[in-house]
Amino acid sequence: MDVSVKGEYALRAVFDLACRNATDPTKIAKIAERQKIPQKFLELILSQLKQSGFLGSKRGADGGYFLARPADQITVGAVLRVIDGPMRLSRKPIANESADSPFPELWTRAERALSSVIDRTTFADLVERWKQKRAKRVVNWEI
Amino acid sequence: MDVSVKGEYALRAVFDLACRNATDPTKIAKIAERQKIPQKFLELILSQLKQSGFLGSKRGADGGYFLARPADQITVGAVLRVIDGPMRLSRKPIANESADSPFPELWTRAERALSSVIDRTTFADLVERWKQKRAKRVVNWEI
DNA sequence: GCTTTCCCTAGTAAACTAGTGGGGATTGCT
DNA sequence: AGCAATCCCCACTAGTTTACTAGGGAAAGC
Repeated sequence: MDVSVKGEYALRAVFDLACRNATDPTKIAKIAERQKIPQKFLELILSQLKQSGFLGSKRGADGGYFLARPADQITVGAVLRVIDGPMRLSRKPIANESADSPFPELWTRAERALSSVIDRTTFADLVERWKQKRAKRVVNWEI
Repeated sequence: MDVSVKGEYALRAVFDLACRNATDPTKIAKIAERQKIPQKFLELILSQLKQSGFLGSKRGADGGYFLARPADQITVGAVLRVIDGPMRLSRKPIANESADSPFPELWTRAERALSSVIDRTTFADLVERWKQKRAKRVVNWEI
């Protein structure tokens, strides 16, 4: 019940692109190197993120990947869902199974709680928080 | 990232025992039949729940399983954790991997949100809510 | 002593995870 | 036009996990 390695790679990759908000594309190899992700595996993931509309790409020399929309319009939850599948606590009910149990309601409450964090956090938020954290550390050094 | 079938079986089994708050033990076969769980698989699960201190058992004819402590002292989260393993969003960090990333903080926030639902819901709560729901339905019928 | 129950170990088919490999299609540069 | 760099696509696989099943052994009660 934790996020898969693949899911974490996807998040790190999008975060990497969100950090340098450059308009020119970043190469797979560069992302793989910086984030320490097996390159061939990353190819697969980035392709999937493109199919899902999060990323755009350009090929040929000087090609690469880039965010398809601004970082404040991509949430952690959305990325995680396309890579790891819908993350629900309940499992999909088997056909004609009378769900006369107290659990469905509990699951929706739990999912809402989870969603309130991961679907409200965008990559713009992550970048900003990360920068503030770094700034704070520098201040501490200066004292 | 959803709860396993095994986990759901475990919850249903404990709920079954919590419903009839009898002091005398309930047989595996009965629980399996009522909850539609493969009996041999359920045996495994109940044994695990006993090792973890949630259930007690008695053997021989007229044996069976029962709650080891009152239903308001068993939470959904606790049961789920011993069956499905710790449910965290973060994966255990690999050795000497500098975690200079914005994700750990996000994960702790998400886990706290999830925990606030599943670790605060006891089986006594579930039974009570379920009974109220049934009562409400009866009222609707009467109108 | 016999049956009824829980208890314990082991095995297993199917699915999933975390990759790897090999080649093709585009683009930009010279 | 030719060439190299890059993305694109399809298939394959070792290892692990999931959801069970099989077969017996041990204790409690009559």
